[in-house]
Amino acid sequence: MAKLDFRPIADTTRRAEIVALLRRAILTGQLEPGQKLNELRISEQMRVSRAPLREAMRELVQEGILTSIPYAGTFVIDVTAKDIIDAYSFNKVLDEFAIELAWPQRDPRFFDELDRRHGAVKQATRAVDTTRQIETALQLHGLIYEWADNSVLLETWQRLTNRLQMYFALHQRARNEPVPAEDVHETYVALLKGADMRAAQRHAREHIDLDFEELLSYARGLEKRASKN
Amino acid sequence: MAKLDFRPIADTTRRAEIVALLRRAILTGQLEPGQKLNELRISEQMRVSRAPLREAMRELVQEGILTSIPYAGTFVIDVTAKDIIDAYSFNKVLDEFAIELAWPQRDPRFFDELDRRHGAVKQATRAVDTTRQIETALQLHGLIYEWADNSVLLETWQRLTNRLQMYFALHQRARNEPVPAEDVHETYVALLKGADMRAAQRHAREHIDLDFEELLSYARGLEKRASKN
DNA sequence: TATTGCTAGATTGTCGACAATCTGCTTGTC
DNA sequence: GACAAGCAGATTGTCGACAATCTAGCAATA
Repeated sequence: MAKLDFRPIADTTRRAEIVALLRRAILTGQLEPGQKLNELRISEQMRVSRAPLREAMRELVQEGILTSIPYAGTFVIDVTAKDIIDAYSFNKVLDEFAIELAWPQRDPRFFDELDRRHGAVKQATRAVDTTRQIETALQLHGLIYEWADNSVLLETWQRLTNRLQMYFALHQRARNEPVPAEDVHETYVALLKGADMRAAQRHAREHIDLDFEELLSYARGLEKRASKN
Repeated sequence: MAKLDFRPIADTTRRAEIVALLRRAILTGQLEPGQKLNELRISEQMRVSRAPLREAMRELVQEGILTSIPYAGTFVIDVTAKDIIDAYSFNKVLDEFAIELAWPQRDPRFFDELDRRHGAVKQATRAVDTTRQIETALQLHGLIYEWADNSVLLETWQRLTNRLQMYFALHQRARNEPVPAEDVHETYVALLKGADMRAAQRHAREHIDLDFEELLSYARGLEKRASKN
């Protein structure tokens, strides 16, 4: 028999679809930080009962992008400057570890996938689709985690990615102008193809620091607005 | 007015209590890896309807100690040797980072708390309460994470802790004899009080490696049993 | 005026029942 | 006997209604 491995078919529960819808709405910034999610209203809009909606919301609470206060409501998490700082300094450590683990695992499939994802970023950049640009950049970045072959690390990064995507999206929306068209990932990709692991780790840190500065200025703006209330 | 800060009152939803009950049952090994959770049976035992139970289970799925297959059921996660290896190598990196962040934050309250938690471990050891021994040891270990002042790091460690507690509990149950009575944390505590951060980081690695060996032998046993099916 | 107690409306938490899906067994066919 | 079809029971997913709780506003009181 010809070898052909099928992937598991899609989960066809309402709950799973609701999770995807809500997550997307939050990560793209359609639902703003601190905003309350009214169960009745959302369930009516989605033509769904409150039970699967509530279960979906519990999942997203544990995923770290919603927060729930009993009998008061469920809210999109607030974003503070410190949250962003914490996420980024943590991401540095994770990146270093991921590169270390993934390094000896690099194979032809890795390099192919690297180019493919890099291409996706460039395409989104050309199309000036900022949301997709963020998504694809994070997917490119996630490759080393997938190749690191450490389930806990991968899981942790996926959680972190959610937050990062949200932060970037908020930042983009706030400054209201397209992202730089130049390709900031060229060096990163080249280093991952090279032979110097330390150099790749070093660049990952610096590369991150770049966007970090921009995000921080956005976060500081948030802080100011919050202190006015 | 005298300054007196109250803590938020306890969540008093059924859901929260169910989460606590189930989590405890899983982490202590009362619910075994791979075991299926029958919603109707559990809800009857707890005298609760299935709605809050299901919501609680969704939370635990996202917490990483349950796994859910649509229309098939929700199960306690399986434990493989690789899971344990992954968790431990990840824990090493996290520990190193946590010590680095917590180091300059050490203050009198830190040292007090360090002694208090160390005392709790010793007490549980004397009482030969293995479950509590695991709990307190992890709490002792968690101190550096609480002092690191990085929300993402802390959150990640709390997730990891769940797994570690489960692994240790399974290991204890399997070998069916009390844990060594000697105090393996003495050096760790002393180093955290000292002035040499690198030494503390180094010891954290080695200290972990000790218990790791034991856990691994247990995990390998699991692997064998699994391959027989 | 400031504070307390109360009420009405809205919202979340929980329940019991029904619908959709899976699993194992039985039946029928070759 | 091997195998597919189909049925019955059990279990999960979803629904609509009710109970518990919160919030805002108003009245009462000092």
